[in-house]
Amino acid sequence: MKNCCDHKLDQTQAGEVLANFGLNRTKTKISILVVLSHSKAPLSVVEIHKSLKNKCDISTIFRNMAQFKEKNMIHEVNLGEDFSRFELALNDRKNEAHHHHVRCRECSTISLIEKCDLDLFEKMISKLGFKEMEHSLEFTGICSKCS
Amino acid sequence: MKNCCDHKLDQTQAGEVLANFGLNRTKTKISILVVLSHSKAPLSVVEIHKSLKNKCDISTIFRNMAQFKEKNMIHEVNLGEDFSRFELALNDRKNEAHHHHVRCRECSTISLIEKCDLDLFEKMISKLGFKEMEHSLEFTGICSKCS
DNA sequence: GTCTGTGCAAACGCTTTGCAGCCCT
DNA sequence: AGGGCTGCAAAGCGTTTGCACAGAC
Repeated sequence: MKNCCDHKLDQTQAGEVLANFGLNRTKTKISILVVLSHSKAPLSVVEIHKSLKNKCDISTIFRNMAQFKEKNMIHEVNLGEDFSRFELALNDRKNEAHHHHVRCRECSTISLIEKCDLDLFEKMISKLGFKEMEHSLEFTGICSKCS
Repeated sequence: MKNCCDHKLDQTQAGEVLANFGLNRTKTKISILVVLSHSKAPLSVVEIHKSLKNKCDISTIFRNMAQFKEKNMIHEVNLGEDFSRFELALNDRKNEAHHHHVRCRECSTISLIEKCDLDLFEKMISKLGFKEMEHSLEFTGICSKCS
């Protein structure tokens, strides 16, 4: 199962990504990108903070996530927990990145699902060994009043 | 577009529902059920609290929502906001209740979508006048390790 | 009368913000 | 040099919890 980014970035590559998106190459931003690019599943801010061994303040991570999101470098993912998760979205231009997740309600293990078709979903998920499945399909958009 | 419950409950009916699910007929529980049954869209705890004009403490509402959820009387809905919404799920047995939502990212207006099929979804949503659609389809379940 | 439900107040976890100093360009 | 970035501390918000009292059965 592929990583959402496909590339495990090293520090130099992370710096180039930042430059491409018009952001400064700070230590914290580089470290966050490296951590995200090595994760197979979306990470919470707390998880990123732990990965960085308290080398930076958690509020800085929140601020950087806001900047990354603004630049569409990451996706914010909500998996029914009481916090957000984030994953890199660097492949969005190629339209290769659209996917969804399965999370275990017991242990919170998260698996990726690459195909976006309901029939395929059901087959793939049962292959993954998940039971007692529940799903939520929610939309946001700009309504006629607001556009 | 139908209400998720179909029945607007009065106080007596709400009391009967509570009895059916083995819960006490307290003023607060009855009021919450009446408010939820009259709403076309899922409500947050804060919205319910406002509807009740501070006649009860907000922590009591949280506690009651937990009980209702335990009894599967309500669904907790996450629409990408930083709080949960709740809707009645009294028709679940008839399997008539499965549906999803569209929320406007500007004004938070929420519309219901009754059919659960991705092709139908796209047609229905464009008919509703929504633009710049984004969707999330997320699954939870019990993974092979945990079951 | 017993058990459950409630209001109040405090605490919790995640997230945001103000400020002073530091680092990137 | 100048503006963005950071750590720290405090506050914000939604939510949970402890306690003493009131209400349901």
